[in-house]
Amino acid sequence: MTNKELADTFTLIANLLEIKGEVIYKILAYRKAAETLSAHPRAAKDIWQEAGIKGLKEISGVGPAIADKIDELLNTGKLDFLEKLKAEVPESLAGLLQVPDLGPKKVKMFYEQLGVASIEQLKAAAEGGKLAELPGMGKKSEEKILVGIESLSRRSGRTPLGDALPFAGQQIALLKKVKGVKAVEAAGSLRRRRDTVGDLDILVAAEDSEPVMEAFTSQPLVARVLGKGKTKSSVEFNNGMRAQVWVHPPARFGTAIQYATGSKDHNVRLREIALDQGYSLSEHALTKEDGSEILCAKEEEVYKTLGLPWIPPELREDRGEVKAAQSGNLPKLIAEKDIIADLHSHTTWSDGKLSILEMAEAAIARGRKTLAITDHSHNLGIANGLSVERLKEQRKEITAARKKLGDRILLLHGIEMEIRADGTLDFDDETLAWLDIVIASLHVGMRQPREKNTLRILNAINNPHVDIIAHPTNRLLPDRLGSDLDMEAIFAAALANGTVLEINSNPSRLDLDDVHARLAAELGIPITINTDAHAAEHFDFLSYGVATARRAWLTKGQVVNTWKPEKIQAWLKKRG
DNA sequence: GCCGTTTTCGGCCCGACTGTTTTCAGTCG
Repeated sequence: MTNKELADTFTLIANLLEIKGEVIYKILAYRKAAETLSAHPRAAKDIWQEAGIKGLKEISGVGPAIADKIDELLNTGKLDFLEKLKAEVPESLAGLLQVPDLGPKKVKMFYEQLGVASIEQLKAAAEGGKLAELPGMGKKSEEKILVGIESLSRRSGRTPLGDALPFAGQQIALLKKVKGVKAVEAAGSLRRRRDTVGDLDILVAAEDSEPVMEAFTSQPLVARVLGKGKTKSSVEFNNGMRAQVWVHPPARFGTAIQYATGSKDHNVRLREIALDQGYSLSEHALTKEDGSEILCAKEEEVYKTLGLPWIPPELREDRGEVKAAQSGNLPKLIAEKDIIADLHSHTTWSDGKLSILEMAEAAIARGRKTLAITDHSHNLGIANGLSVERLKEQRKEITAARKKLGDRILLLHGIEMEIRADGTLDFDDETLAWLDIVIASLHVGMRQPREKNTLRILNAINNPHVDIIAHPTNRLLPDRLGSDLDMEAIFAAALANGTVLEINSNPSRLDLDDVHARLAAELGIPITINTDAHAAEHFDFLSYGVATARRAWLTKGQVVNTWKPEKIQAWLKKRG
């Protein structure tokens, strides 16, 4: 069982317990355990095999009860507790919680009063006017549920950062034009630069909220208004995305954006510190025990009042950042301007859109000092992968481009080489040694078992000519999960061989993800942040890769792409 | 159910909005 499967099991337990009416803190405990498990860099199964139940309890949010349940799940694949729970509360009821505006209390009531146990039955009951007759319900509530079912069918879960960020930019531009608005900023998971975003959270500083709410809710892109109040409004757009806008007076903007940025767990930590110091921290102010308020117009002031340095939003996941801030050990995070090399790009020789020279010019225009041309190898036929013969032809064009470019950029001739489904590599050692730089990656045969795919990657790492493993898990956001790999074995091999692991900046990939990149870098594995550009504008994907690196706590010194051309050449020469 | 250089027991998650209500319950973030 993977961490994801364990997490899903505990989320299901939490949902069923909530419908059953269990005390909220028990439910929160299961949710918390599910969250830590799904974001944990190590497989719970590996921890369990090494250190048993005792090892599982070391995981934050996992105590004796949940550790026992993980143990049972890993031993038998089943959980007696869950089976009994399902007998009390049908599993299908958990699915009803997906319907917006439908929570555990109503799900329970609909099931007990009307026998509603599925979305179809819910829809039929609402259309038949049965829901409105129940206590606490009315015509409007019934209508809301029908609308919720409809919107559920339209929504597609989380939105990749690469789609959410530009869309949020449009919304911010719109709100900035409203009269009286002093500042507009995105908050929430978007500001923390998570790889996917749920709803957009937008903070507006203004004394008068009414014109802001009016402009926000009445724009043509809005499919329906979910709520509209003085401090908060939320809408659903035609594209299925949802957004909410908060309006706070400029003098309170600091606490407001701190609150809305989250994460929830980071804010809990911060509120604990506030309480220790005699404050209560809310989105409105820091309030002393005598009721007097300290207002913060800037977010920095919130942290400063609590005796902390400002913490970059990308770190605010309750992964040790508050402790690091307290002890003065926050990392000096890498920034986009630190990146001066791109070691992964494609041209018309395989599936790219531009020539070698055009790609080099586009990279120079963006301040890059080194560019590796790494087209696909022949086993990836769909991308017009290169044979050895075409690779030799390509070298002539590289040489010609170098002459034209002079010392404006270091142009490396490389390859993105397929690791075939059987684990063998697409080129022999002689060809690989002849190239300046070799990236190895998987594109096909990803559904093979964990052991097989792990071995494929290990085989590439163990080849001394392979310099970089690109997008190791091959996930595609938002929906395709990466391959189930033994990342610990991969990290150990990479460390032993000096192989560099990639954070691919394409917003559909962001692979390695933040959690794995952090673990790899902590082990001492050098990281590379590449755009995998297939066109000029793809070089701008860099900001997404850097955001992922910042979420992984990476500093300039841990990233190969900050090196000057001479250092990159020396590194490649040493590798042979 | 988890957690603890204030506690092994008693805290944890609180405010905004909506709708159905006349003071509150449910949902959401």
